[in-house]
Amino acid sequence: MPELPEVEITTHALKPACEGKVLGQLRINRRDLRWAVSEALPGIVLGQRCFFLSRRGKYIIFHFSNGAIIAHLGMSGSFRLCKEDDPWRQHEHIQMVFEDCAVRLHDPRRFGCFLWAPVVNEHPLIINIGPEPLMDEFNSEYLAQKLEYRSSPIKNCIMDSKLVCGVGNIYANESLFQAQIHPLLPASRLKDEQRVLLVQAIKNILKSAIVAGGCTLKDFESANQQPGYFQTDLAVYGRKNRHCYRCATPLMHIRISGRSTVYCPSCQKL
DNA sequence: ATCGGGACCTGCTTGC
DNA sequence: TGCAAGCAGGTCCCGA
Repeated sequence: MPELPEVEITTHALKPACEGKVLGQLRINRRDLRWAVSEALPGIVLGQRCFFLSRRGKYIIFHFSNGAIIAHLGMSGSFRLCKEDDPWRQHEHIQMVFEDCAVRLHDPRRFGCFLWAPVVNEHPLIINIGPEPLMDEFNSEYLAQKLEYRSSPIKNCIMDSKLVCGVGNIYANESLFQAQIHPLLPASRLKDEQRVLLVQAIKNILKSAIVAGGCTLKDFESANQQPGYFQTDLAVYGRKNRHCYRCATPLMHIRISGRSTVYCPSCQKL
């Protein structure tokens, strides 16, 4: 479910409930997420004030005076704002109570994480992440330098979080379609103008998705239970065998490194 | 250094 | 209708 736009929207929705508030309760129903939630966490963070929230790639970071909680939603995670004593839904594993508001982590597949880091920027999950796609440092010159010797398909490269963070399968498919680049094209073979188009496409698609409130695939809704509308704007993802909006050719579906890939064989030539 | 595949999980859809 | 197989938005880790 969650890619960068969904994580951005979730972070934004959680801010009023958390920022400037003291964490009064931390209830952990299940520790066995992708990595075990530390038993020591309540002792470290209870009674601390959360100064602000930020996003890095697809990680949501709750900053406290003595460190930070790093949360990831994996494939199926979401946060929900509610009251402390609301009935528990299935797969709600963690609850933080900030003064008047509760924040619950819901994650059926448990691919997400909820970790403590004394210094966020030194944490192994954060330290090697590539540039944010919406920042100026992610540009065609940077891409040229990173792709020069890479033979793998361009789609794999733009989904590599060490190269650029936050671009997942849906938005990789969409960006390549918008830039009219075949997903299997070896990364080192992109021409200068293709790299320019690709960087523009990634930025455009992500910005549009944030404005639209993210993608409502399966069950995505933001922490305020608002659904997203970007899925109605998807040009290729989830549209295999349907007609290309640009040229009406039926869209092709292939699998690249195990990930579902949809493209237009006419607009995106190898 | 780079690459592809396996692994981690549950729930929904598809096909027999 | 029932069951099993296949598939899903992520990404770390391993061996090659």
